[in-house]
Amino acid sequence: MILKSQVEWALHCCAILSGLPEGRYLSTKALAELHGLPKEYLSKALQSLSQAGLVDTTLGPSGGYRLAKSPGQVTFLDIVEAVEGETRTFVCNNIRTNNPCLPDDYCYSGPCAVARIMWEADEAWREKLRSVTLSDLERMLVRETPAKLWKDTFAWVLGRAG
Amino acid sequence: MILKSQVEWALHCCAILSGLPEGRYLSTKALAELHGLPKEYLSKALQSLSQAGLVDTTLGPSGGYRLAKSPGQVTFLDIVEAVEGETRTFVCNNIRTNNPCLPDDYCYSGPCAVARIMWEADEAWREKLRSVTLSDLERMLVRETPAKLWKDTFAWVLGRAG
DNA sequence: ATATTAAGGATAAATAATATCCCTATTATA
DNA sequence: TATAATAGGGATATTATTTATCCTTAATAT
Ligand code: SF4
Ligand code: SF4
Repeated sequence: MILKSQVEWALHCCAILSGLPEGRYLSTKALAELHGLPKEYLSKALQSLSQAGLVDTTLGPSGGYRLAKSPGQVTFLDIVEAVEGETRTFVCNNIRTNNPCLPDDYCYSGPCAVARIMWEADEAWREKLRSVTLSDLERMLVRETPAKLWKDTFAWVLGRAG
Repeated sequence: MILKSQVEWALHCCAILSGLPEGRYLSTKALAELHGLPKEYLSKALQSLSQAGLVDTTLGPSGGYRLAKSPGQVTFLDIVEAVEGETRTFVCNNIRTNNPCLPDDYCYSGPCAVARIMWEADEAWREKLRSVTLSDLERMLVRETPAKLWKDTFAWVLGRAG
């Protein structure tokens, strides 16, 4: 059970978009080059972000993506669910209904304890992701990235931002 | 990102094994019939439990599986990891190393903030699963299952246990 | 006009999950 | 002692999902 690599891509792209000055856009092409990713496929991840309303887009030369909200209002969960979907990791195939001792007329109401416990674990995972925003991430990245590299990277980005 | 259905199977099988009297074994065949599952494939899940040391097995007619520990000592996490593996849901493809601004001689030390946050969420998930044991599950199932069905099921099970 | 962009449909390739088949060694029991 | 039932495990097939590419369309800055 492994998340799509698009989740990692989307998180890194959002981290870059967070640092973009007001009103500027960054294209798929630039984001793909910066991260060494296949442009067309990265595009699908960015489209997911767009459909989820996390980014704004504009067309034409100098077009691309920018955050639709302030970094403090976008959580990891928003991004992960936009790309990965909102399905729970534990899906219930109702195998208890195959029990040969089950009366024909009996009908279970609601999920059993197994499902409820697994879903609580999923919720703990989501709760953690909900508690971290892009501005938290930016703060951490600034602290752990060498100052020169951070500066060079955003100079590179601004050179390509529309 | 969805767990293998074998996880659900293993949890339900362990719930049944929890209720088995001391020293009795239950075969793959019986567990497969009880849950309406493909016997050969369920067998793989049970082998995973066996390799993880969660169940004991014995061969021959009247052979099968029993818990290797008391129900209070087996957690959901033990079972989930036995079947699903211990890999984290977020895997790191080190895409930051593709940054064109990165000096050739630079070498990142340790995972970045993105990875650490995602792994903390994974850990919250595991922590929840670690906090629930098979005896907790049994208590919940007894409470929510009609008494007659529970009794009939274990009568059926004991009729097939070696 | 032209070049560049996001969006999205179609499709292919690679990987992982699901499932079946078959053989071996072990063991209870008839 | 012979027989039937069992777990373990290797090989392989089937199906679903993930990853990736290609191409068309409509919008837009220059
Ligand atoms: S987890 Fe519970 S609800 Fe889901 S199939 Fe198993 S028994 Fe039914
Ligand atoms: S998550 Fe962090 S450590 Fe993992 S690849 Fe992306 S940048 Fe590197």
